[in-house]
Amino acid sequence: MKNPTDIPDDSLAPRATRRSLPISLLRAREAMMSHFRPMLDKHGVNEQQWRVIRVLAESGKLDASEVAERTHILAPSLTRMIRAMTERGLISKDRDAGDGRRVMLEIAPAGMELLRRVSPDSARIYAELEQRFGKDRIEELINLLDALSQLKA
Amino acid sequence: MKNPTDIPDDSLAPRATRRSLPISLLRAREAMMSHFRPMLDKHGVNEQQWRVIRVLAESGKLDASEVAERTHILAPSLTRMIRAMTERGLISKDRDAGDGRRVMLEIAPAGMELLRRVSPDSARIYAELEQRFGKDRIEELINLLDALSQLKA
DNA sequence: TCATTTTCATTAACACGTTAATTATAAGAG
DNA sequence: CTCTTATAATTAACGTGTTAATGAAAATGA
Repeated sequence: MKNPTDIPDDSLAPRATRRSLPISLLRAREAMMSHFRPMLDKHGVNEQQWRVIRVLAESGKLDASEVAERTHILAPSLTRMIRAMTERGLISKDRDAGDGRRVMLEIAPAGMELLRRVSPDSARIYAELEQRFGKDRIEELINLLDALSQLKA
Repeated sequence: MKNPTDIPDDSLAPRATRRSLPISLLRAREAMMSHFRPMLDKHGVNEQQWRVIRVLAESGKLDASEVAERTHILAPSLTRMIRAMTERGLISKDRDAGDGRRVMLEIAPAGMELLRRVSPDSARIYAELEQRFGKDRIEELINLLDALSQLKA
């Protein structure tokens, strides 16, 4: 019979990194993006810019705070991205008439064109992942993730 | 009865951002870290440094590539972190005797001390999350995430 | 052995993440 | 109507993420 003292004292050892939720989330996100990133790169956008394009395509004109919230991009990052994306003609920016603090963003012609080019590739990759992983398991996973997100501090 | 033409043409609209797996993963990770980040900040480390400390505490001396892989930190980031962390005495660095290319990393006294200080707080936060979300659901979630990670490109 | 290729780490360059400070405008209190 | 407070966006500063290029050492192979 095994002597209990043979068990190493791991009172100072944090949870094994292999079974840690934050790390599993990080790893899963990396794995997901490894599918999409090369395609986005081919089209000359990064992940964050693609999120901005999608949100504006989905909801029309929005103020910067709303875009930041929906894309999960922090305001300082978004400010930098707005500069780059307006210069490329992907989005347009103008101040809100009613509230001078607000910056309104809208998808611009080059952004629409990008959307048309990227969407089919994106949909194809997502569909393949759905097919390989199972649509039901993805649904289940998203449900768990969204429930977890409710627990934010 | 609803006319089918009332349904807007969304052939160009990517999956709603609310039901996109990459975004759900991002949001869930943000939510998780919102619990840990203030605590880590209080102890003067960031999330990435804490991962390095944990991996070295868990596995002893490792070469930089191994640490990069286990912490999911890219080599260039790790190089920068090694400089900062050795200066703070959190880790030690020396070249491998057998292979002159390899850099061996090991937890140092200040790193052990940090581990002792942070671990209880970390464990407490994790336990609270387990209690609120359910240990079984966390297990289920980690299983799904790890299965998803297998599908990397 | 020597040239080639491969591997590990670093550097470089640029973008985003993060927090704090700042500016400009709006909203609210008196 | 002013003073104060709150909000939106920007700027600043620094660290990490990411890719490409470079340097150094080891492995390969003619």
